[in-house]
Amino acid sequence: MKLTSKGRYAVMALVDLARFDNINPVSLRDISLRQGISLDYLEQIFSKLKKNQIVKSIRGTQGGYILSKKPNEIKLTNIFHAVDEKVKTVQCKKDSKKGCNGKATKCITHNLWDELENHINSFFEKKSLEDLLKSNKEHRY
Amino acid sequence: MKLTSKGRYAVMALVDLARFDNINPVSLRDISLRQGISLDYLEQIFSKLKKNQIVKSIRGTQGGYILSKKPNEIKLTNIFHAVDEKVKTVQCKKDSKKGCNGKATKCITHNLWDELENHINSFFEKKSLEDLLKSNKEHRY
DNA sequence: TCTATACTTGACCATTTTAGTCAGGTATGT
DNA sequence: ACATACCTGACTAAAATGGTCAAGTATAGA
Ligand code: FES
Ligand code: FES
Repeated sequence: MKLTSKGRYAVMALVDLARFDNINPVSLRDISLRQGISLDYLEQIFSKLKKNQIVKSIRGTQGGYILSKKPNEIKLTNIFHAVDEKVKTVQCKKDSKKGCNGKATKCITHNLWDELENHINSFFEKKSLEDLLKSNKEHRY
Repeated sequence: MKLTSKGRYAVMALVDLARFDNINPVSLRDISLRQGISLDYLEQIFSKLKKNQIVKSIRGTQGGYILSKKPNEIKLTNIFHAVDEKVKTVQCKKDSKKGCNGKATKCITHNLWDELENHINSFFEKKSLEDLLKSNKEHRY
C-alpha cells in the first residue's frame, strides 16, 4: 500500500477548498499559499481530481475550483482513487487463482493482506470530507 | 506508511518457520525454496529479526533459525517494527507542536492521519503469528 | 480590446527507496 | 577436514517520489 504526499496533499487541499467553496471558486494559488504546497504540484493533483469528477474548474480571472459534489458525498476512497493512491496490500491479482509467487496456489499470507486491505478500506469508505470539516471546526487553524 | 516486500517476506518466512520449528531449526535455504524468496535477501531480513529477539540462530550443519518466543507472543507489530516497516501516516513529529509544513500549528489533516495510524496499528497489534498459523491450517498449501 | 489571472498539458529531472545481488567471511556438527 | 548454514557489508539497476519548468488556453474586468 502507499500513502504518499500526493494523497496527503489531495486531502489537505480539498479540505481547504471545501471551507471557502461556498462563497467563490478557490484558486490553487490560494491553497498553495495557505497550505504550503507547491503550486505546480497542486496543478497535477487537481487535474486528476477533475478527471474523476471530484472538482470542477472555472477558468479566467476570479476563477478557481469548486467541489462538484456535496462534502458528505466525497469519501476518502474517492479522493485516493482519483490520485492513484491505491490501498492494495495483496501482491497478487485478486481474481486470479495464482499466488504472488507465481505458484498455483495463493501464498500463505494472502488472507492476512486481504483482511488488512478490508480493514483499511473500511476506514476510508466511512470518512467523508464533511467529517473532516467538522472535526476541524472544533480546533482553530 | 509503507508495506513493501521486506515486511511481506518477513511475515511469510516467519509463518513458514513457525510451522516446522517444533522439530528442528529451519534453514533459510529451505524457506527460500518453499516460499520462493531470494536467499540473500532472506539473510538481510533475518539479521534484523534476530537483533529484535524474534528469532534465534543456530550455526553449523543442521543449523537454522528458531522462534525465540511462542507464536502467540509474536505480534505483527513486532515483526514490522523489526524490519523497519513503520506504520507512520502522520508526516510531522508527533511530540512536537509544529506541523508537517513547518508552521506553528498542526496541519488540517493531522487528526485524520493520526486516527488512521491507530486504526491500522490496532490491526497489527491484535494479530499474532499463532492466528496466522490457525487460519492457515484450514486451507492446505 | 488589452491584460492579468488562473486553469491546462506535457516534458523533464534530482533524489530516494526498493529489491535485490555479490563477495567474502565465521561457526559447527559429523 | 569439509560441508552446511549463519553472518556482514558493499554494491547496484530499476522504479517511485516529489517535485520543477515551459508553453500554452480561456475568461473576467478595466
Ligand atoms: S498476496 Fe495473494 S498470493 Fe501472495
Ligand atoms: S501530519 Fe501532523 S501536522 Fe501535518
